[in-house]
Amino acid sequence: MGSIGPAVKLPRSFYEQATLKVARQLLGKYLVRKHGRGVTVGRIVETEAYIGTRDQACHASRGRTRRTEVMFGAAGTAYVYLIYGFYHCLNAVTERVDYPAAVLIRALEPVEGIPLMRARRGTEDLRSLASGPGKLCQALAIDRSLNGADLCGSHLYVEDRGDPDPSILRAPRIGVDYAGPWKDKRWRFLMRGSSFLSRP
DNA sequence: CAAGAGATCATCT
DNA sequence: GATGATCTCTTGA
Repeated sequence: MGSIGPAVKLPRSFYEQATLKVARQLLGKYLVRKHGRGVTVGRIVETEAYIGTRDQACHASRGRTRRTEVMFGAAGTAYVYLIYGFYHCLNAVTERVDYPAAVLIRALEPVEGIPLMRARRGTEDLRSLASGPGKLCQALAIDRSLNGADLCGSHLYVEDRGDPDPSILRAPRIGVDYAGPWKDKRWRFLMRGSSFLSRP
C-alpha cells in the first residue's frame, strides 16, 4: 500500500552510518521476520538511538560485558535482550567495530502476517500488536536466540519499499530517567501522525 | 484517562 | 542481592 518500486534489503553500509542518521532513516522502512512458515512484516514508525560508552542510557556505558559484547561488534547485527524478565527488545547495531551503538526499534505498523501477529500477541486490537518494543518482539517472534543475528541475512532484515520520506518528530527517550544529563537527549524518532506509536 | 502494582529472570556487583 | 531501553491489569476520579 503506497509502495513504489522494488523492495531493497538494507545493506550493511546503511548500518555503518552515524547512529542518529540510522535511527532517523529506519522510519518508514519495513522490518521483515521469517520464522518457520510464517512471515510477519511491520513498517517502522518509532526508534531510539543509544550511542557509545558516555551515554548513560546506553547499556555499553557499564562497559564491555557479555551482554553488551554484540554492541561492540559489526554494524548490521541484532542486539536482542530480555527486559524485566518478560519482554525482549530488538536493536540494530550501528557504526564501526569497537564503538558500541545501536538503534532500538520501538514500534511497528503491522503490514503482513497480521493474523499470525494477533495469535502471538493474544489480542485482536491492531493498534496493540506492535506498538512498543516488547510487543513487536512478541508479534514477530523475536527473542534472545536472535541476539547477534545478521540483519543482512534472510530471517530478520529491513527493507526499503520505496515509500516517500516520512515526516519525522524528535523527542526524549522513554524509560531512561536514571541516565542523568543524557536522559533529556532527543534521540527518539517518531513518524508524525502514526497511530501505531508506543506513546504519542 | 492517570497512576500504581506486579510479573520474572539474565546479567552484573 | 539488585536492577531494568516493558506490559497488562486494576483502581479511582
